[in-house]
Amino acid sequence: MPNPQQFPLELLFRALADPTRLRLLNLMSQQEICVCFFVQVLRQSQPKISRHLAYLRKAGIVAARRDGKWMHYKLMMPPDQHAAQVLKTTLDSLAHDPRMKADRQRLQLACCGPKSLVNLIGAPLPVTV
Amino acid sequence: MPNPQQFPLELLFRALADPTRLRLLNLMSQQEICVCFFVQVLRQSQPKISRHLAYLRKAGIVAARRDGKWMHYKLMMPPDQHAAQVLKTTLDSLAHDPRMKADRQRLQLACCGPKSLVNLIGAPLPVTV
DNA sequence: TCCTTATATTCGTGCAAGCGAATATGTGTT
DNA sequence: AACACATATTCGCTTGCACGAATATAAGGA
Repeated sequence: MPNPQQFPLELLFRALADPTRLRLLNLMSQQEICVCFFVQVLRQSQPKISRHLAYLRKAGIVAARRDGKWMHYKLMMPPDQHAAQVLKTTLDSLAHDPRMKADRQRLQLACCGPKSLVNLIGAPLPVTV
Repeated sequence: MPNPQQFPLELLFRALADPTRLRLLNLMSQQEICVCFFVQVLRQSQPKISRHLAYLRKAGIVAARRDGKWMHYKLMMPPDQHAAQVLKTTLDSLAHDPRMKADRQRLQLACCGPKSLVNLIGAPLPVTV
């Protein structure tokens, strides 16, 4: 039995059935990211971002790490083989979506552009996984 | 552009985020099936079954066909490559789920057992796709 | 036409979840 | 200790949706 079925697909689907959460996952697809970047890139209120991140955390597909004042979130592949496959396919689909591409580009500006949070307030850079 | 992105993944996920709909899809995974079998196998009320089938139909992942009094439903793979992949992975996962296996077994009894609907009321047999 | 059967839809209710606004928590700084 | 900042949580409201019950539609047969 190499495939722990502890992960009911239905829960994964509920976690993925929201546009804001898909945008968050897209930004995390390659990197562990600080909450402040999510807020800046998606241009949504901080409580809204935080609630959706909590939802993803409870669903078991992202992990949070505190670093001083900052919280970092990163993708966490579910141990269940099929759930992981669904998540991978989803990320692959997002990778081709124009809106998602734009988000990733805005992330680049937010971290590394001249007016980036990194330069303005010393926010922690995303770390490629 | 070989991959029409007309299929927003978010809608697919909403369609998959319900246990009854997953059970319906599981029964359709190999066959086109008459509504009366869904009702008998899942032991849920007929309006409930019908509503969920309508939901799946509107989501574009099943197709309905009328045959006299009977309505048949079958899976319809979305044209979008990633959506289709998600659906395939889901069905593959269901194929290994014990509860879903039990449903498929009950379907066999419902079609082909001695007290089957086929013998009792002449319900139309599922047709393997 | 009337009746039966198979399926679909509507209605009213309860619940999960999304949202903005406000507030709370946790951490670093002075 | 007092404050500032990053993030999380709570509150009140609204919306989507799942459900049972009742009803409507559609097709076939008497």
